[in-house]
Amino acid sequence: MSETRRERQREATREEIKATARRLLAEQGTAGLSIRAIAREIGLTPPALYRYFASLDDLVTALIVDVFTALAEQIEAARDCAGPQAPPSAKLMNVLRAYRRWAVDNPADFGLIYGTPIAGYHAPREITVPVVIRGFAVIVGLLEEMTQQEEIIPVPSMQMPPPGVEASLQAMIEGDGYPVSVAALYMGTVGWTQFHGIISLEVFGHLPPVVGDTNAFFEAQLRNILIGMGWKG
Amino acid sequence: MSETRRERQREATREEIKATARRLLAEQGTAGLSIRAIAREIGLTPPALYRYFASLDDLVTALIVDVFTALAEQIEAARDCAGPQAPPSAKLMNVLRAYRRWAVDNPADFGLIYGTPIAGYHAPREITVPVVIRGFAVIVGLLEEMTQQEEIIPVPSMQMPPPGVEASLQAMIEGDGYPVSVAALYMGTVGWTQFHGIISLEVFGHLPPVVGDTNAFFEAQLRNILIGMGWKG
DNA sequence: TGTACATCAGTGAACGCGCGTTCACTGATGTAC
DNA sequence: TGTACATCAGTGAACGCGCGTTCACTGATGTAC
Repeated sequence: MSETRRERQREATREEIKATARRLLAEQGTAGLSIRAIAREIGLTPPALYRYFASLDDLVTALIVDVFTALAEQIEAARDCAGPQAPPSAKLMNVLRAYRRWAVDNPADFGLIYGTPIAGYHAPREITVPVVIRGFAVIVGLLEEMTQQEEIIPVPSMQMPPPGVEASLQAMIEGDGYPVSVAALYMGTVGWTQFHGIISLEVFGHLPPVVGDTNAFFEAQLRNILIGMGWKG
Repeated sequence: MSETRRERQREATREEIKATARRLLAEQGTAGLSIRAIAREIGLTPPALYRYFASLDDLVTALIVDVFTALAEQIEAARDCAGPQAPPSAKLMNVLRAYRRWAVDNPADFGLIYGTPIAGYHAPREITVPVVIRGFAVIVGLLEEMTQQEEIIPVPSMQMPPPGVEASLQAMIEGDGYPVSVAALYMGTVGWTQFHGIISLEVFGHLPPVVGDTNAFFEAQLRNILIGMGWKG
């Protein structure tokens, strides 16, 4: 290949820019994320970064994709770490614990994807949606397996989402070619909102002063939420 | 009184500054919140604002207090709007609906208190805690009433928080002179995390594309969550 | 293998912008006798 | 009621800062013959 040397260098610099951006994000929050700060940190002049990203917004989009991908990888790793023949309930609990741990360990990354939207920035949906779904699909898939293996006997309210919601979930299944039942997708959505509440309150510092032992609180809710769906724990 | 005229004027300007700040916050997010922008909007020079707030951080703290107070007022109004002899369950559902509605209608205010922390700013706890508790106390109080009137027969997992959590809740009850049972406070905390998840995902725009009809979704979860605690709905 | 040319990473200066905060000041509003 | 004085809201200029983005450029890396 003729281009390897130059292209490899190019890719390496691109990665260095993103890594530096995430470090600055972690250290100083959204406000610390600037072309000039990144350039300064790397030892380049600011205009040089425009060889790699068309604008700051472009960089942010790339970061969001990276963050969702990293989260999805954590989730997939957690699903697989107990071995393929582990019961789906065990896999799911590992996945949810990994989700929380990742958020707590990477609060700035979590804030980037789930916190207050950055002023004036809106992520292009066509780029973010697929990468969001990757992690979510793991959770929904495990709920489906649990149902099939009768680890969950879904409670009636879970089998029957309200009509407006059911239509939207149905559309999602068809539109994105998502091979799951509406019931599993609904359970996944409900669980997502409940875990998100716990995790985001913990990450942003509101929960610890109330419950003290956040590990114990999380473990208790992990059981409660699954039981609420019909898990025969 | 000798000082009325001047003091009234002073108080009015203070309020105008805060109102303008909240308007800018709503229009442009956290980044739009600056001394100079507020001054420009009001028609004063920037240094004039230092007569009213010692610094930008001071202003932000005042805003946070105002926002929590406004939320608490909405909650109290919702509790009372069905009349004093309404069953506590009805009051609680009104309260939770009001909470959601307020958040959806005032996303910037919600983001200020529950979103990504502002870089470099940390709210002084001694100021914010009392005003946070005011709204939360209403919810816990209603759960307590529901239990006493046997509208809720708490499920076992709700009567028994994990040890580390129980100790923290107990300390809160004693430290802040909160006349409620640990069980009610635990139920309140669990419910808070679950509703917070739904509401924050809706406010920040992540939930609507998934569930479509967010009203229907919320109403369904309202019932699910209360039932999960042992409500005989 | 050597030379002419094209590509492109990175530079340095400059643009116009907004920010928080300080300081010495003016002039109106209130106070004391 | 009138005068001397104190208080204090608000001004205007200035401080030093960081920001995103543009532009014409240099010089190294790769390509074609």
